[in-house]
Amino acid sequence: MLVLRLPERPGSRMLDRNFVLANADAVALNCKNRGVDLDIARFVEIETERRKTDQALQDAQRTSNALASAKDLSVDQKREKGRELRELRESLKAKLDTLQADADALLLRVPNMTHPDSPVGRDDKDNKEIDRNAVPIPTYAFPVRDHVALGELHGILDTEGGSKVAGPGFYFLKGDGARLELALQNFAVEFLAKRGYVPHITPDLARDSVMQGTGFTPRGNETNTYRIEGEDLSLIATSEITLCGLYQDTILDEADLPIRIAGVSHCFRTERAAGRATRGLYRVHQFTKVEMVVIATPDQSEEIHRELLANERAVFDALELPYRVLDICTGDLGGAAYRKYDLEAWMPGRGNGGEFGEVTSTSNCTDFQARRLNIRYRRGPKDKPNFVHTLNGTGIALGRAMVAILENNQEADGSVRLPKVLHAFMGQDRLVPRAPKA
RNA sequence: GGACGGGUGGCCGAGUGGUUUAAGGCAGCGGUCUUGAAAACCGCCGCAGGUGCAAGCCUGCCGUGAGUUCGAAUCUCACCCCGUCCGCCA
Repeated sequence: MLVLRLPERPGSRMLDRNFVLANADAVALNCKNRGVDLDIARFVEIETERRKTDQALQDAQRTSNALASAKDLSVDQKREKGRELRELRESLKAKLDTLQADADALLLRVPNMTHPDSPVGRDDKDNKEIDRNAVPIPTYAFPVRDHVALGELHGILDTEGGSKVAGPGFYFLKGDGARLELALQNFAVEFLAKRGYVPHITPDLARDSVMQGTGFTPRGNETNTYRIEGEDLSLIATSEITLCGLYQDTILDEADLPIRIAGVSHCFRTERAAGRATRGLYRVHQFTKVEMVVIATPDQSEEIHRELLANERAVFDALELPYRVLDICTGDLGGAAYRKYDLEAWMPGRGNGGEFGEVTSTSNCTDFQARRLNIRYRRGPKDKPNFVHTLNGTGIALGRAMVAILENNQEADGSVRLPKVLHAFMGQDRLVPRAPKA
């Protein structure tokens, strides 16, 4: 999930406070492995005091309730004792609020627990390559063009035009470029629909409350989302926001799980690194993405996570693109993921002589997001609701997929072979550069 | 943008200051009856936190947040959301 690379608002997601209290040592170790500097002992201290205060407040409430409903006392008698009790309740409530806020401030920064097999490491350099597909990394007997050069040659990508009307980080896709994006989108939606993922075209904007609930905050100094001025709306960074928002505060039947969704939306991100990385389609402010979102039971989530990875691989296998699979290390997991795999496709135009570049990401967030979103499920009519597990994975991020297709399949004259699965959608098997102007 | 109306448990829906510890209905669960099923009847039937081995008990929750009061679903203020009609519009 690309989004977890963004700085997260502390508080967007959380662990259960009782779990942290009962497993303070394990939680502290997990924080250390994930590179999160947190004083768990301090949390335990505050939380313990918070509980005590909560108890005292409940006692006072009980006494007040008994007084108010007492039949053998006059209103005057009630009034005197009642005022006293109200003052006690108010002071306890104030104390409780403070403790609660302090405890939450710490709790909200505690990351999810980690799969025991995830590699322990500090940053993306410690991510572990666990596999590659059978497509060989191509070699070329001619000078390699990057996708920007190819796009220009074909007249299908116009970054200057995008810059003119919306600023750097925006672009036009034209002619076969526009058709290629639509073909890829169609292919991915069909592909996932056949595998049981119900296509959803979602709003591209969401209320601030949904942004908050799903952990993508529209406010604050580290915000990475665009807000609509004068409206309670922001542009979404991924359809995960609207899709999770759709299920927020619901109790599902176990029989309906897992829910498999293929979400299609535009994605908007304000992030933008400087330099070479900003070139072309690789990192942009707006792109289109087909996202897989699954809501599952705890029993199902590990298997579903493998399924999501398998789907991502199947998409890129079908596109005949070389890629490697990374098992993301503890320090690079972000806050919500229990385990995460990335696919990096080979991009011949990247760096010097080509580099792998991230094209998909799939996370098992276990119950971490569900707790915040308040998405639960019930086994039987008499059972208590439990938090679901949420998972997500990139079906296809159109911009980056096009980078990989253009760069890997280029030929000496700048022609680009199209993967077989796109022939029917495109009505052609290759892109040929337009004739150079005289 | 204008004018009205409305937010109560999974759903529908009573309820305008103290036997409401939220009536009643539907759905659901258990039972009686029945060859079986339906119907009928009886019982159970919200969420969260705390406490207890457990049965249970306690606290909070009637869109959200403040306020008035000994006591608020009910009164006051602000905000949010939903619906209908009109205007505008692909």
